[in-house]
Amino acid sequence: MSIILTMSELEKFPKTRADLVVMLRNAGITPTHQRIKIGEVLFSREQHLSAEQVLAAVNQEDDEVSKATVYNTLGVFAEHGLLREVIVDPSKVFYDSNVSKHHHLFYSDTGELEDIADENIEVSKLPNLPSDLQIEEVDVIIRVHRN
Amino acid sequence: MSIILTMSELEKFPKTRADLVVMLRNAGITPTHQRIKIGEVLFSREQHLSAEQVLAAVNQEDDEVSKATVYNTLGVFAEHGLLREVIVDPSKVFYDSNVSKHHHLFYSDTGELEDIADENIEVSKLPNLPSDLQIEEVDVIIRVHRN
DNA sequence: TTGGGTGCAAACTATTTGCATTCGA
DNA sequence: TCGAATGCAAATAGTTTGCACCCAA
Repeated sequence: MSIILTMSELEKFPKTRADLVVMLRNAGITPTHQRIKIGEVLFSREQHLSAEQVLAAVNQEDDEVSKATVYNTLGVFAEHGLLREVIVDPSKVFYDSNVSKHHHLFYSDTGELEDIADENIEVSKLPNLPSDLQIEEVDVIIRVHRN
Repeated sequence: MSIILTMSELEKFPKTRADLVVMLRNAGITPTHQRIKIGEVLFSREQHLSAEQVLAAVNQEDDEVSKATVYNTLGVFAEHGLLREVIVDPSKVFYDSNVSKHHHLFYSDTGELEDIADENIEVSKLPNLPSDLQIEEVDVIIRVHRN
């Protein structure tokens, strides 16, 4: 019973720049130079990055994208369902390029974040909620530290 | 099956200033004027407050406690087990005066936070984790919005 | 007197805002 | 051309840090 996700999870990531442009257009996002650059970093594989990490990766060669644009673009991607915001670290938001249903393992000593496949967690009982409430998401976060 | 906590949960809260002083001493915290003031706000009942809300409540009459001291004191109380930090809102940390095991309902439209009694949520399956990992906490957060 | 503990002004850092610029129709 | 969308410098807000002060031994 591994907590590692299967390879099939990865198959939705764009393989070429053209794929990425299509992905953005399909999500209703105008594919600008900056957004493509940010998308290339994020959608290369299943990962959790903070805005700061995205900024560093995007400007590795030369300064191409400002800090504000990174923040705004991450927000736009998340609103359109391409990224999932993960709120586990009190000091920053993580953006998860895996948007399928799953949960999280958070190492509170190192700040690392890892996915837990949905089938490895089962929430078998939920409270009855007033009918005017819509459930957006049920997040399970296992907070751990190494001995 | 109500999501409201029972009255017995409330019985641990200090009723007088002297009770509060004892509570702080028992936790190994020197009871200073500022800490007592902050404790009176927090431990009056089961609630979730942000640092900003505590600051406002504490300084309602006149300025008695600085912002930094509120932050630091909340950190000290949490470290000593008198408060629980709740990480659900990307913009701020909530401090929960209910430290018994329970989960949370978060209204993402209004930013309100509500407790869910432990018996109303059941996590029946967890992944096998490497034996060098210690579980600190398993948080379940139900994110909802009103229709 | 002295040293750890305490409180807070100032510094820091993550994030948001307002507006000049750009782009597509 | 023109309105909407975009990108970013500057502002903001939440939090942390470093140091002066205080108090018990």
